[in-house]
Amino acid sequence: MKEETTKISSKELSERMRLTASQIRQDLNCFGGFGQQGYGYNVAELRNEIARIIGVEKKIKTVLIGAGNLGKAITMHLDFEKNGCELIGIFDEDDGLKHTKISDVEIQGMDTLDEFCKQNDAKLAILCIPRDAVKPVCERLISLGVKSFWNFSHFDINLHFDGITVENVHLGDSLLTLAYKVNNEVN
Amino acid sequence: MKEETTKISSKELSERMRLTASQIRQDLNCFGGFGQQGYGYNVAELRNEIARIIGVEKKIKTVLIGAGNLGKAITMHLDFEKNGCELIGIFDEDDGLKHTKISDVEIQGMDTLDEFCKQNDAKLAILCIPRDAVKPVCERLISLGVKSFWNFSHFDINLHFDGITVENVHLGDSLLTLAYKVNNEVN
DNA sequence: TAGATTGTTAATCGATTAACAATC
DNA sequence: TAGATTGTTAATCGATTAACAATC
Repeated sequence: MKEETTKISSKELSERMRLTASQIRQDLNCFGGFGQQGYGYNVAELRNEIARIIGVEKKIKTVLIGAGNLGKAITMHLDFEKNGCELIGIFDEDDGLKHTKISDVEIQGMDTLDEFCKQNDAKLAILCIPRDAVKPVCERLISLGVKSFWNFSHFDINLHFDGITVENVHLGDSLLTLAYKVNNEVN
Repeated sequence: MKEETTKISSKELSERMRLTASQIRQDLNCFGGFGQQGYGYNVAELRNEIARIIGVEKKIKTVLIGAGNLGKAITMHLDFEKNGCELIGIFDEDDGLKHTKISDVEIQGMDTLDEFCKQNDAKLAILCIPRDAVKPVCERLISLGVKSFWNFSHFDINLHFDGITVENVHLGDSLLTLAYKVNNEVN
């Protein structure tokens, strides 16, 4: 085992992440003293601690709504387990897709959504559906006990109450940011 | 015409955006005095000014590499023009896709990439390709005069030089953030 | 004119950086 | 022990907020 891979200093980390070493040490210390003076941080241990802080081992029960190109791309290319989730069901209103599979998960019709979510205690929903569908689907899911939404539609979910957690993803904003940087020579 | 739709105050904006009115006014003033005392901001004018600041009318010549599910989803659901870009070509190494179309843009093989980029002066590339393909494709594109990258692969492009601009999109990070919030009751 | 709301300065707050004693 | 590097405090910096004069 190479020693270089087992430990890392705040200085090394700071260079890789383009931050200062101070910031690395201070931020990590908000959660605990994971390092050792004169040595640095044990990489494996640090990884584990961060995973524990995020709660990545919890595996949140997740359903995906909308098996279009984006839904397929996410299902196929994203490692749910590594990101603290477990994909337990995929739903699409197009009944032509019923019983076909994406990465071993069978696509169901919207008619079985309610029963499935209640029976399997789904807690997170990934929304890959058109903007007009978001509001009704979202309300329906909340009534079924779903508490969090990863929303890819162009319609912002603005629910700041209860234990509801939302992550609105606007890919257009990301492209617009890039366009701004290109046009204004920001690097 | 309803007056409500033609003007907006920093207070109204702040409520919609969940910021303070002070912040709205101060931030806008970094770029110019777009408002009028006692009145507020003219919505259309403010929109135009912000579009001008971003440079959205420039329409950066854009090619998309990788016509898989993600590439298709982006091509079909994103309004390039509204985000300062113009999609001029799509490329995929699978020659079986050659001459098929996504949203009126024909898919080309990787063999025509070099000539096409040079002839059409492509400046931005959207990368919807596997992580191992990123480095070589990126280097190739740079040699062709492409200056900016919207990178969806799981491989970070770290090019901090010249006039190269990169926006690395890590959808996994977004999901992980959501998982953290869910597990730690952050709202 | 009176009311509203900006542009802008001053005060506050928090985040980043620097410094260093603790200690492995 | 000497060297390295953390944890942590103090200093600096920048961003946010508050306040108010300017003015439509």
